[in-house]
Amino acid sequence: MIDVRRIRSDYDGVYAALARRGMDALPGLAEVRELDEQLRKVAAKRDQTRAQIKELSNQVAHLHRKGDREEAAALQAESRELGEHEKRLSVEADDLRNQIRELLLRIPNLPADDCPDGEDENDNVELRRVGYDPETYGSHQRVPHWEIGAELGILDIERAVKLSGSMFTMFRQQGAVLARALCQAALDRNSDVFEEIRPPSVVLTETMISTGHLPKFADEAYQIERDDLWLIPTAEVPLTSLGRDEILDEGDLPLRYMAYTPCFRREAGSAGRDTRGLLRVHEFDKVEILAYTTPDQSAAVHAELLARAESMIADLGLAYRVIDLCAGDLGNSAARTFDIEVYAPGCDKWLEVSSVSWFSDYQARRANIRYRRAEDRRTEIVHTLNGSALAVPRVWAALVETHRQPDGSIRIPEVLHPYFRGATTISK
RNA sequence: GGAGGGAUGGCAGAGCGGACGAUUGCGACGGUCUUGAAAACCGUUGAGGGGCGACCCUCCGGGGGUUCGAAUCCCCCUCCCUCCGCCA
Repeated sequence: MIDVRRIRSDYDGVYAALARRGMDALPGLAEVRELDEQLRKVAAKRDQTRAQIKELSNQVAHLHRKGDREEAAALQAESRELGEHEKRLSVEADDLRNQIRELLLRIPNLPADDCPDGEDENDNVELRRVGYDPETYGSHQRVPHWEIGAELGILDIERAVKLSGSMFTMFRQQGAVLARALCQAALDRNSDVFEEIRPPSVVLTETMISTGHLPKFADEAYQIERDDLWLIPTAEVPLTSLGRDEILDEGDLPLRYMAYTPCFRREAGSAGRDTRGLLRVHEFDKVEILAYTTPDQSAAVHAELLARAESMIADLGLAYRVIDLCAGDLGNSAARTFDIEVYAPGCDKWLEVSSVSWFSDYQARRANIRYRRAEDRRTEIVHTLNGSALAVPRVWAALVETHRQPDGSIRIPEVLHPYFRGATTISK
C-alpha cells in the first residue's frame, strides 16, 4: 500500500511514478485524493463534536457533585443531541476510510527510480549471462526433461495427473531425492545468516492481503472457502506476516528468514502455456529467503539476496542470466525486481527460477511492520525484500537436461553429493 | 465438541461507571556520582491520526449495545489457559 500522505503532498509525483507501469496502474488514484480530502473535513468535525461531548460530560459530573440536578439534566439533553450528530459524522468518516483503503489495496507499488523504463517483458534489461555457450551442448543434452524423467523412472507425470489432474507432478526414486536435495542444499548454504522457519502452508485472508496477493489476485490462489483459508503461493506470504503489527528494534535489523514450503498456484489464464513437463505446475516446493530492513539497508540486502540466489544456481553448474525487470513488467507489490533465469538445453528455454524483489514499504505498510529508530526512538515502517533461493521443478528440469551424460545417466553436481546417500549419478 | 478462567502500554501487572490514556515494577533512554564500569539516586519513556500552531481526536483483543459519560455494565466473535471428550 502506498502512503496516502504521499498522494496528498506529491500527487503528480505519485501519478508519474505509477504511469511508468502503464495506464492500468492509475485507476483509483484520483478518487483516493478526493475521498481523503473529504475524510479529513468530516473527521475534523467529528473530533470537534466529541470534544464538546466530553466537556459537557465533565460538567455534568461536576454539577452532580454539587447537587444541581436541574442544570445537569439540561446539559445531558444537549449532550444527547450532540451524540446523534457525532454518530452520523462517525459513520460517514468510517465509510470514507473504508473506501480509501479498498482503493489503496488495489493500487500497485511505485517503481524504484532506477528501475528501467518499459512496457512489458520485451523491455527488460539483461544484466549478465553466466556459463552460457550454445556451442558446448552435446546432442545428449538436447533431450527434454520429461523424456529423461520417463526414461530413468524419476518423473511420473501421468500418475500425478491421475491423482490430482493436469499440471500436477510427481517425482520418484532418485528424482524425489533430487527434489529434496535441492531444497536441503539451499537451506544449508544460507543457514549462516538466515533463520530457518517452517511456517504454515495455509493462511488467513489477512495474511494474503499483507503481501499484496489479495484482494487483486484472488483468482491466482487456491481458497478453502469453508474455513476462509488460502493455500500459500509462496513462503513470502507467511514470512512477511511474521512481523505483522509488531515494532522491531533497529539494532535487530536486518532480520533474515528462510523457509522451505510447498507453493500452490492456480495458474488461471495460463492453461496451455508451458504445460509440458515441469515448466508450469500447480504445486511445487521452494526455498524462499526474505529480509526486513531499514530503508537505508535495503539496497545492500537486495544485492545480497540476489548474490545468494545466483550462487546457488552457479554451484549447480547451470547456465543462467540475470534480468532487471522494467517498470511495466514489475509485479504489483515490487519496486524493483531482478529475475534469475536458468537455461534448460533440452527444451531450449530460459526458465525463470527466482524473482529477487525489493518491496520498499509497500508490503510492510499493509502488514503494519515497524521498527523503532535507535537515534530518536521514533517508529518507521520497515522495508521487505525476498527471492527464491531455490524453486524445485524448473531447476530440476534444467539440471537433468544440463547434466545428462552421453550414456543417458545424470551427473549429480558436487554440492548435492551430501544428500544423495553416496550416489554421484542417477541412472537406470 | 462440552465446562470454567482470561486478553490492559516493550514485558509483568493494578484499575471494575465520572479529570484513567491509564497506579506500580522491570526494561529502555538521558543525567548525577566515578579514572572507568557496576550499584545508588533524579528525570524521560505506548501507538496512530488531524491542525501553521497553543492544541484536538482515536485506541485498554475485535465488533455491536446501554449511558450525559465505558478499560469498567450487557450481547456477539476471535484468540489463549485449565479440565473433560475425541484424535495423528
